[in-house]
Amino acid sequence: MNKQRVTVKEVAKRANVSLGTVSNVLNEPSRVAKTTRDRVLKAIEETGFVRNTAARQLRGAGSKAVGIVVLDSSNPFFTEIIRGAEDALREEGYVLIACSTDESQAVESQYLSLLEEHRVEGILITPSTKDLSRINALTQKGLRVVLVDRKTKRKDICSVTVDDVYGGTLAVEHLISKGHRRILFINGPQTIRQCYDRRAGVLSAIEKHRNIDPDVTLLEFEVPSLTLSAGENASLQVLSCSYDFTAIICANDLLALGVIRTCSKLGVKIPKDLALVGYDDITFASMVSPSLTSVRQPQQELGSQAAQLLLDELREKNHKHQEVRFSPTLIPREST
Amino acid sequence: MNKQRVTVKEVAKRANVSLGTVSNVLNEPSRVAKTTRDRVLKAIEETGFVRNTAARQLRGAGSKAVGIVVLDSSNPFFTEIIRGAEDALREEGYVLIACSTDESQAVESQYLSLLEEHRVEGILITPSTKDLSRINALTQKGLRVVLVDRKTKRKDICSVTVDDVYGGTLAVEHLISKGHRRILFINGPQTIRQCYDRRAGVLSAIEKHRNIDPDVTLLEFEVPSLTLSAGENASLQVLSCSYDFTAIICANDLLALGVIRTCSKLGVKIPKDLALVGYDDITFASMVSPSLTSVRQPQQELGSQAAQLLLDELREKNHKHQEVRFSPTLIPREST
DNA sequence: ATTCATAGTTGAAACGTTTCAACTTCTGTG
DNA sequence: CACAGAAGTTGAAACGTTTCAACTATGAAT
Repeated sequence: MNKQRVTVKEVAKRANVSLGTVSNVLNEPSRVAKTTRDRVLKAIEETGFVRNTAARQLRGAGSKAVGIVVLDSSNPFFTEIIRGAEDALREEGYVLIACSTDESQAVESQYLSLLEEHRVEGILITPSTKDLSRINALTQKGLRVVLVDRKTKRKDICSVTVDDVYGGTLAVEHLISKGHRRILFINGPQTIRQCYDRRAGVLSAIEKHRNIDPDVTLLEFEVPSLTLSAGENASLQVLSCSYDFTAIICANDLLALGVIRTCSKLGVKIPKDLALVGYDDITFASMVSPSLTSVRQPQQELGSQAAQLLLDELREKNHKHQEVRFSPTLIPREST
Repeated sequence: MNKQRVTVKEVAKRANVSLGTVSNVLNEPSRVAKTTRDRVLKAIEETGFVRNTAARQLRGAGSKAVGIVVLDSSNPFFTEIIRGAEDALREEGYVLIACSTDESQAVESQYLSLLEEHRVEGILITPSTKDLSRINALTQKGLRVVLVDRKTKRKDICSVTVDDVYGGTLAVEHLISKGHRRILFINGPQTIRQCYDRRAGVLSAIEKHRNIDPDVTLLEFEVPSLTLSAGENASLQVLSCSYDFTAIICANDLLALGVIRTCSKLGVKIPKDLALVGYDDITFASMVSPSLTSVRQPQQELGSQAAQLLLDELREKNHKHQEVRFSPTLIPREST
């Protein structure tokens, strides 16, 4: 078992050339005469030489590594984003370091330090707090940062976001076009940015239509968390109180799945008795019965766009910082 | 914007000590007098010095990076594994590089090269082919490799796997204990190792019980892919042919979800008319109605154990290579 | 035959650490 | 007061690359 790593020096000796020539073959092949080049390539082949990124980096090349810091890499939303970024980066020979913070300040901080030590060329991040000071410190040091699913007023940082306000209006527009007038919105705590924005979209769309048709009304119900059981509880309360509505919009699909479960227990028929729109278009939205109409966010694209922005920032001297905003789309299914 | 990185030299100058002392503070603090140490730490603090992993690595320290190569990092099965590995590695100051191959040889090969260039200390991998020659080449070079969800006869490689055979018997045992005698097994192509193994477990359990009670019988149905629609089709065919069985085992949860959909359309009541067991215990197994009894694999643990094995291999001089095999567990729910 | 440009090649220096042998100070002992 | 040993500190060398000024060889033009 040969644990000795092959170096440029060895390749050079075997090919009877100097270090510099081997390096030239690797980096600027046109500078080297064809016969020499072939000899060197053969030597590389034979020795199994592999470039050492660390040494290159020390000499000024980039680390060819990028970090992605998210709340939870096993959460489907981030999973897709990571995948999108990974693919975009691989094409350029970059490698992606995955970091899950679980919203813990301490872990986020540890990861950012590790990434700094590794001298990653850039970081894609969904910050776990409102406070961007740690991130500012990084950009101060010249590290490139792209915010994912988070905006900032600073004009010197790129960001990619999804338009949650628009997503809210999409849901309302869809229901109204299906003839619904009295809509219930089951939302999570408004301290969550997404919930706040989606509600804003719902409200503005309702407002707009009420100007035309005064029958259009909105009921609201706030739940403490965006979970299946919260959806079950909410729909149970709301259906037994005989509120007056013909459709429900949920702030995410889990809530909507809870509503479906309650309805099937209570014998409420979807979509006949009640229409239902979810949000996120998780994989299983299409698999439940009835399948769930939902607002889809282009997650893979979010990730790949974030990576593209970062790459552009790394390459282009006169890179323009920008905020890329994606629009969600409504996927109509059986539940409406 | 100060893009100049701080080096040990600068810290040393500011603290009025030599390079060596700064290094000692970093690596062997007890060797340095307290007053000096404090002075150096203060200088580190003030300058915002961050160690350069690349330079350390060049001097012999490890790269403090590990790669994980899977078929698809956005597939929930791998997602959990990655997460498990990530956490275990972070605790030891390691960083995890995520690589999705989509079962492409070319991509796998590219990633392995990138990981080699980065001199990762080890690789966790679910090989995309039966052929382990590329991996052998890596271990030849002294790279540590741990196989994930894949066995090998070689005794010099660690692996973590789940006992799919046992999972198959678990499903059968559960149904038999619930009083079922005539069971249908909907399986995928046996070229997939998991399908092959699960079937072996099902067969042996059936065999065992038939020796006691000759009424115990197994029907089999093979579908081309492990998808929801394949499950729908299979159950449609099988239910309309009025085969004689009271329970179904599906080779994975997607198939089982398909069965549930068909049953709800045909008015077949689960579990009254028909019991159903899935495999994988995907998140939504607990969310559908009726909720799905399923065989769960300890994915996070798989990932963290793989990472632990790797770390042990990196640290312990006399590391024992081993194959760790996890047992799945059956999660009973409404569908049985 | 001489000069000049071009193409190809060389090897020392530099990148930011860690290591280690050598050095300096300090402390306590006889 | 001399000395040994311990405790603390130093700085050159090394890790594996890339860069670049300097060098050599090869023709082409005069």
